[in-house]
Amino acid sequence: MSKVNLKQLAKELNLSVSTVSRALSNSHEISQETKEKVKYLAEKLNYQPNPHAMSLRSQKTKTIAVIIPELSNNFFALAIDGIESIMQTAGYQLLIYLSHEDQQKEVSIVNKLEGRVDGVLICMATETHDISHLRGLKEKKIPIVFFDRVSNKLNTVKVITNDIESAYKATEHLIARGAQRIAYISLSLNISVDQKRMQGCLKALEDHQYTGDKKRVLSCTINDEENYQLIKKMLSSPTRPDAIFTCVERLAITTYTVCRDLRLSIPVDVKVVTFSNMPAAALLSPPLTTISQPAYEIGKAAAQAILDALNKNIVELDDEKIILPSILIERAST
Amino acid sequence: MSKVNLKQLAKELNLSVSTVSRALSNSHEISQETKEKVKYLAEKLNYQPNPHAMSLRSQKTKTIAVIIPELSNNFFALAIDGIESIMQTAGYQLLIYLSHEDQQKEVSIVNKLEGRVDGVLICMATETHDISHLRGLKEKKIPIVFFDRVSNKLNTVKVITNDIESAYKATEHLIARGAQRIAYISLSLNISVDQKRMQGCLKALEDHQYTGDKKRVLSCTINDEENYQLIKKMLSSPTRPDAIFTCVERLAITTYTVCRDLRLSIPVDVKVVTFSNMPAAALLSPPLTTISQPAYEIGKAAAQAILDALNKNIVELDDEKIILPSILIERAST
DNA sequence: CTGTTAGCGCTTTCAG
DNA sequence: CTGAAAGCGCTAACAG
Repeated sequence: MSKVNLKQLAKELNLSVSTVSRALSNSHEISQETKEKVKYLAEKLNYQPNPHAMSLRSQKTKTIAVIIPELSNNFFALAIDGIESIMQTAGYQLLIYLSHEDQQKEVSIVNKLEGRVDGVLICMATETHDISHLRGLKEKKIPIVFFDRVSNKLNTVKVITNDIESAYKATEHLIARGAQRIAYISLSLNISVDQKRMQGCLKALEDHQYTGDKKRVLSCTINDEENYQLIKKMLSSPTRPDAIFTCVERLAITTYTVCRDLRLSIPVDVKVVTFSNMPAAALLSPPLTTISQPAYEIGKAAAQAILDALNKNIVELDDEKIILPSILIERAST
Repeated sequence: MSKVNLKQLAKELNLSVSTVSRALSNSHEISQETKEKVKYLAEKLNYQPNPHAMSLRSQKTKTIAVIIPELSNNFFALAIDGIESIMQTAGYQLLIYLSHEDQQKEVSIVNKLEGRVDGVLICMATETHDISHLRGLKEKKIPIVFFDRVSNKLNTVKVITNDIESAYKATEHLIARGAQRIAYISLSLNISVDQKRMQGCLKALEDHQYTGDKKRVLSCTINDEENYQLIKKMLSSPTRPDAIFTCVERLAITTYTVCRDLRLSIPVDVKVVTFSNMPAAALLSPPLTTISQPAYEIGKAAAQAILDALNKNIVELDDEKIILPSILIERAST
């Protein structure tokens, strides 16, 4: 059973190709009778329109690109779940690209997108400074929506969480638990969310008169091994912090590992709080207080935004921030 | 800067479209000089061939479909990472589809694939019994490779792990730890991996004379709430098992939750072992002994298999099993 | 209401 | 070595 196309349907029905095409797209200038005959046969022969021919003709691909730094992080997995739930309903395909936190890769991915997708959802790579590749997309009239990690250099829809506030609250949580010296561990201050989280954290510290060595920032990288050493060094010092706020889950896990290796107990010696969407966070030893982002909803919101743009045929999206709240989940230690 | 195509290049160079096309595809019947001129201009104008036109013409899409049940499970995230690493290099795009463990959805996804992709990588949904949709793909000459969850009803390449052996060893691990009554918790015996894991577990029990109420099987579903009740009921009984082998991570987490709610301690009252690829498993309270699958390598192997088929233009893949070993990770309880 | 025709951007015979 | 022309499957302008 080779692929059935319009021509074959037309021959079978003694109609022209265009009539069949119109009948299937429910054109009002086709008789009810013909429509039914055509649709019946199409159904019977399991006719599936050739997506490439359609794209070539209509310049619409019914495909969306999703560009993320990595996949083995529950935040992104959940976000894609959310995106998929919207796109599946709308009949769009999802092309997934991983930048592996590499600007070079991100650029080459983006440059191959034209003609392939109708819109782009992106969470920028840590490394990305220059955004001219994204500007290029806008010039090519491909709508683009940022989520989580955004750039203010480009005016478009951005779906984010209330990171400053959440970080502020989480820091107050550490203070309330009696922390004396608090350290914020950053992944890369090139990331918008990292900046905001740090901002919220430091603001809380200042408001509570945590200054000097009561307030500290450790800059980590995307290299886990290096981070381990950095954190170990900090926690080996006699004036080590007794509370740590990590920007991302991965750094929290590294921190846990360091504490275990140094035989420091959590949360007695060190209190830890982090942004995280790990499914098993509740089972951690001891339970980790987390700021949980609504990843699924973020994905849905971003998908909906791009869909709206496509439906209304708006190529140039307004600069708009959709802010969804994160939730602080405190877990009593056993 | 609107999209530049062959026609424009040809005009600019005073050549015909076909010459330009041939020059770019390095045809041997084009002079070196012309080739260079063409390539230079193409580079300069950042010419990107229209993928849909190419697909329409050549019937090759340079795109692979990946169909998985869900994404928020580290196994699949890692597998896709592996697939992507191979496909990125080979210049293939990845179309991701989620079946949400629903046969209906899987079928409708598969039916829309013809003409859209060159090959399919699939991990079947729990629910899927009937595989005629996959047979259909084979008839349409689209190569298909199974990974993790496979069907023996279709002859093709299958990338799996040594589940029977791993489960056997993990069960012996429980026995060595002094377990008296061991229960295997299954997700769905319709899944190939579940069957094998159970088989390995039960074989070990038999070999060690665990019979009668020393050996038990609990059948769970994809509904977490329901599973919670089923496990709770089992663990509330006076003759409750003191060791549990769960088929998948999610059931292990549910088991942990039940134990916490019933105030049973792990691993004193109940020993737990599971297949899992959770990144933070080492930090669980208490540490969980896991059988870790080489998810990334599975993805790579599956991707490589489909790529080989496409390169050699083999449409009908031989029935072949690629078996990668899982690793039992024992963790001392603190 | 239906058919004819052109063309989306590309590759690939077939002719020079 | 290069060009002209056909056609992949589809939609849409134009013509009846």
